Parts: sequence; C-alpha cells; structure tokens
Amino acid sequence: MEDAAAPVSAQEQVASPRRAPSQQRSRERVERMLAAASALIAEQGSDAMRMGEVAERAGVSIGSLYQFFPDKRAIIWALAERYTAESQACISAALAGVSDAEGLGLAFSELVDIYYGLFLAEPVIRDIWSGTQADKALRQLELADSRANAEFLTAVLKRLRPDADPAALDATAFLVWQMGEAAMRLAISVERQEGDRLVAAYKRMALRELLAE
Amino acid sequence: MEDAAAPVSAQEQVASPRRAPSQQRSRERVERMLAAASALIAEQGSDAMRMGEVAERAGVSIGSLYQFFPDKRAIIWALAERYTAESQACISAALAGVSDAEGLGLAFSELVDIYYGLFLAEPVIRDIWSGTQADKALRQLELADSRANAEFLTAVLKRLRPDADPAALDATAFLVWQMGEAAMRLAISVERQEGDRLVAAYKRMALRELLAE
DNA sequence: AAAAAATATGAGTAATACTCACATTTGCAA
DNA sequence: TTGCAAATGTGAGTATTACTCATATTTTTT
Repeated sequence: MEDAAAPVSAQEQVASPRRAPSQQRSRERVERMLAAASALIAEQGSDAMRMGEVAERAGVSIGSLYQFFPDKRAIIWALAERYTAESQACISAALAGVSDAEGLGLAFSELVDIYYGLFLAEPVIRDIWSGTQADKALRQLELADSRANAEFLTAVLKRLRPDADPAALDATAFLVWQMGEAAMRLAISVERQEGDRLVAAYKRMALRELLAE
Repeated sequence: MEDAAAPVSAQEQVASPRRAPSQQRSRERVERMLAAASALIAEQGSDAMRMGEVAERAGVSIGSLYQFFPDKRAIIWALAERYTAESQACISAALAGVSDAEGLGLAFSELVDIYYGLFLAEPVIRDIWSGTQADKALRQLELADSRANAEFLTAVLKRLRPDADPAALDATAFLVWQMGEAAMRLAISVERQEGDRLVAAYKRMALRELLAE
C-alpha cells in the first residue's frame, strides 16, 4: 500500500522506514530539505554537512527532517538517486540506436564528454560519488547503477558481436563503464589540463577495447 | 630537529603534530596500538573502529593513543603508509629490468596477479583503500602513491617508445595504473568469479594499451 | 463536529572523538 | 647517588553531533 515513487523509496533498503510525505505541504518541505542539503554539500561537502544546518536552512525543525529521512545517508542517497535516474536516461538515449562499430565509436565518445561535463559542473555529483566508497550501502547503489548503465553497452556489443561469449561481453562492458567512472573521479581531482588528458586517454583505451575484434 | 623516519611522519602533513616516540618503551607501545588498530579494522572495518577499543586492546590509555596519533585518521594513515612502502618496492623490482615489449607484457601481467592477490588476502588493505575516497587527505596520499608507482611504468614506456610524446606516456601510465586499482576495488566487491573475470579483462585492456603502437 | 491520521516541534539522549591537568618514568649531567 | 628536565602515561571530563520521543498542531476522513 505504499507509494513506490515517493522520494524516500531508496532509504527503505537500508534504514528504518519513515513515512512518505502524502500531503502537499510536506512534499514541499521535503523538497526544501533536499535543496538545503544539496546546497550545503556543494558548499562544504557531505561530510561537513550537519543535519541541524540542513533543517535550519530548509526552515524546518530537526524533528521534521527525521520524519522523512531515517538518517543522514538517506538524504545523500535521495540526492544521488535523482542524478542516477537522470544520467541513466541520457545513456539509454545515446546508445539506443547504435547498430555498427562506427556508430558506437561516435556515441560512446560523445557520452564520455557529456559525463565528464556533468562531473565537472555539478559539485554535488562530485562529492557524492567521490565519497561513495565510505558508505557500503551507497557503494552497492552505485554498483547496481553502474551495472544498469553497462547493460546498455552490453546490448550494443551483443548486437555487434553476436558470436562472442556473452559473459565476456558483460565483463568488458561493466569494466569499461566502471573504469570510466574511475577515470572521471581521477580527472576531477587533478589539474584541469591533466584531467582532460586523462579522460582523452581513457576514451582511446575504452574505444580500442569496445571496437576490438 | 625531528626524526623524519618516525612512524608519525605522515600525520604531520595534516593534523597537529604529536611527539614521535623516542624511547624503546613507547616505540613498543606504538607498535601495539597499530597492531590493535589493524586487527580491529580487519574485524569490523575502519569506520566501526573505536578509538577507545584500540586503546583497550593495545593495553594503553586513550590518552597515550592520542599522544602519538593526533586523530583517528592518523592511525589509518600510518597503516596505509606501511603497505604503500611495501608494494612500491615490489613494483619497482618487477618493472626495473624490462627492456622490450614482451618483457613488459610478462612483468605487467605478473604484477597485476600479485596486486590482486594482495587485495584479496589483506582485509586491512581492502578496507583502507576502499574507504579512501571519503578522506580527502588520504586520497591525496593515494594519488601521490599512484603517481609514484605509475612512474615505474612510465620509465619503461619511455624506453620502449622514445619518440612518443612524454606527457601522453605519463597520462597513459598514470591512467592504466589508477584504473588497475579501480578494477581491483571493483573486483573484491563482487563475487569472486566475476572479480576474476574483471581483473582478466582489465589485464587484457591495459596490455593492449601499453603495447600499442 | 468529532475522530483519526499526518505532520511539526525542539529539548533531551547517546555515542564517541578528542583534551588536559596531573602522575609517573626515563635519560642524563653534576 | 642525586636532582632535574624531558618524555611518557592516565582517564575523567568536554564538545560535537546524529538521532529520539513525548507532545502539540494541522489536515483529512467519517
């Protein structure tokens, strides 16, 4: 009997459940809480984000915050889920129509650029995904997300190389994708120029692998 | 006037300095603290490691712990530094004599296997390097370490391809190395069989890049 | 209008990293 | 040996912060 699309859905996988907002008023307040958290993360990073500060900036009491988010991770998680959904749509669109090697090369190359741009531009993404490793549960979300994204790649590969071992194609796509995320994280934590070079090197490497054989 | 080789050297880069142990007695106690921390991390992970528990298990007071380690990160850091030094020696030895493409292929392949084995076997390494991202300062140490390791690769590449652009070779080596670490982290957080496949895929991908052209 | 459900509140609790004033031990020169 | 300074050891106490809960208010339902 629970609304699966509620903004708290992700939390239920980990922490004790909280009521999903059902009234207009509370839905708006939850939005304010997320906006406040997002701003604070952008300013100081998720580690330094204080729950009391989130509540204050959202103009709600600390109790209200915990009414909808069972713990601190849940807020970060909820934000992560939004970006996740967004980027997944983008990937799906970019790779859907690919039917030959040349098309894959173009689409993949463009996809990397878009992703890199996202990483560079959005401080919240940077912070969340670079702090991810510390939080086992969030890491699982990231892995699941990465797997889902990689599947778009796998689908293309299977179309291009129908005779190859499917498990090997899975591994290749998953690895290429994960290494892409690793490369981005690396790139944004060094000087811009070096970062660009690293992303370019990754792109070359990944394409060589994807288009091989 | 300070002993640079003291086990607290790493801390000085970040937190307020602490006295380095100069007497036999305190050196032994510091060892016990590190051993206790290592055991606790192996058992529960560094996040769940409590400073009070470290002190208790080492048989010292909480005050003594803080006499030599300015904060919790410093203990983890000190442990990380040890493994870092160890693995660096191993890499240097493996790559030092390489002078042709075939030799690079063999040495690199073996190196990956050794590293993967280390990751699999040593819970403290797993925990520290997978939690790394959360701690900005530790991440810097990891990057510096990675750069140093990559330089052994760069040296080999420059020998093999003297006419290539040095900056590009740097980027390639750095990226290949970082992606290797990312691949290992990924591999140990999934089922063993899939992990093995991922490492194999990485090896193939990296070798193709290293031996290209 | 009354009852029930949802939402709002913030003082209070609990957990834990870290401090500090003081006690003890060690190294060393007189 | 003795005296003294530096190094080391101690643990009760402080500070911070995530999180709870009894209670009050608002909205929805009957």
